[in-house]
Amino acid sequence: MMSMNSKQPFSMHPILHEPKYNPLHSSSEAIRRACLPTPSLQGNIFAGFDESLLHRAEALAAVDIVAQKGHPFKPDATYHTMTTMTSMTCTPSPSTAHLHHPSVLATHHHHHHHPSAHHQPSQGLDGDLLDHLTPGGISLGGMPGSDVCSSASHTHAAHMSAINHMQQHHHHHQQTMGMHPHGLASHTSMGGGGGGGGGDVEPDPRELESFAERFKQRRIKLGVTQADVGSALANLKIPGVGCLSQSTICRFESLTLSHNNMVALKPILEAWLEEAERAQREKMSKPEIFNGGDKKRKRTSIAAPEKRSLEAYFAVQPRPSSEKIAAIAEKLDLKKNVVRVWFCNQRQKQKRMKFSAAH
DNA sequence: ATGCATGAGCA
DNA sequence: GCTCATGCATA
Repeated sequence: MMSMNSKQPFSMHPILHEPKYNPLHSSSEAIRRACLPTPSLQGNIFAGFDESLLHRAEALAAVDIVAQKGHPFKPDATYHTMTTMTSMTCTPSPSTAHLHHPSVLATHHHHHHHPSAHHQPSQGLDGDLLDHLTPGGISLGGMPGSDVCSSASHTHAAHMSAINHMQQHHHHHQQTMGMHPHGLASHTSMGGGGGGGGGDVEPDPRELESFAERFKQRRIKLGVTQADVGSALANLKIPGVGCLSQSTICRFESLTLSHNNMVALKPILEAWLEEAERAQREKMSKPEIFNGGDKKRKRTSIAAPEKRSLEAYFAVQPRPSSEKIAAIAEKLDLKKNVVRVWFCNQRQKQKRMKFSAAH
């Protein structure tokens, strides 16, 4: 009883070595991905006047901060310890675990890429007006005071995950650039209505939503944590399915995954749920294993002022060029890669938000 | 619950 | 280099 906290279940399965696989990355973005405003010019947009834009964005951000923040400090913890990735266990806990195989869940795949973006806000105003505000007492500019970010390289290892591959490609790649909320998915349209239940593929947001809710409730009833679910998935032995992290389970329950991802994970979690409830009926043992720990990776923390600047830049250009990223990184005194990743994550976030907002 | 990060596959 | 799916580390 009791396992409401974090327990680290077992990690017994050796590694399922798979040769390779393909995670579903490329999934079907066609569905929702098409919503980019896509401005297509990325490299040069800024080229000429971008300085003003940058300054402007930064200034705007600065103004914002000045309003209430006075915190010149920015202890950035940019330190990445290299983790020794030697472990391959699949426990999602503090042990490094990564695992087995591949998989992708996507429904259809095809990437397309969008063209680029171009949207330049008209900024024909005075760029310098706001310019000076930036470096106020807040360390926004590249002023020192903050750390110098010296982190190093994060050599981390790898993680692969596993889920099953659903391979069903249909041929259709249309990428539309404007997203149309049409049936996401795919194909089989099953019955739609209310839940058909039987199906696996059901790209219906409403159904997913209710499933996620029911899932959480039943999971709690079983007394298992999100982390438990994640590692327990590996025990299901579903071809191609390995364990998942607490993060992913959490995101599934809170619907903070992409639609495709939700659709792909649903059948897996559904299978786990049934299995877990069945097992509980006949008393199952509880996993209580722990593992030793390795080195952990340090998470970079971007201070609020810098974050505000990044947001301002993002508003102007969500897809900055490499050069632009480097410039921004320099101004904010952050590592270029940190900035690049921030933009990537921001885009993912925004995409998600847009999608859910549309439904 | 989330922020920052890695990595596969593709353009 | 981007997108996507995921994860570790954290608040």
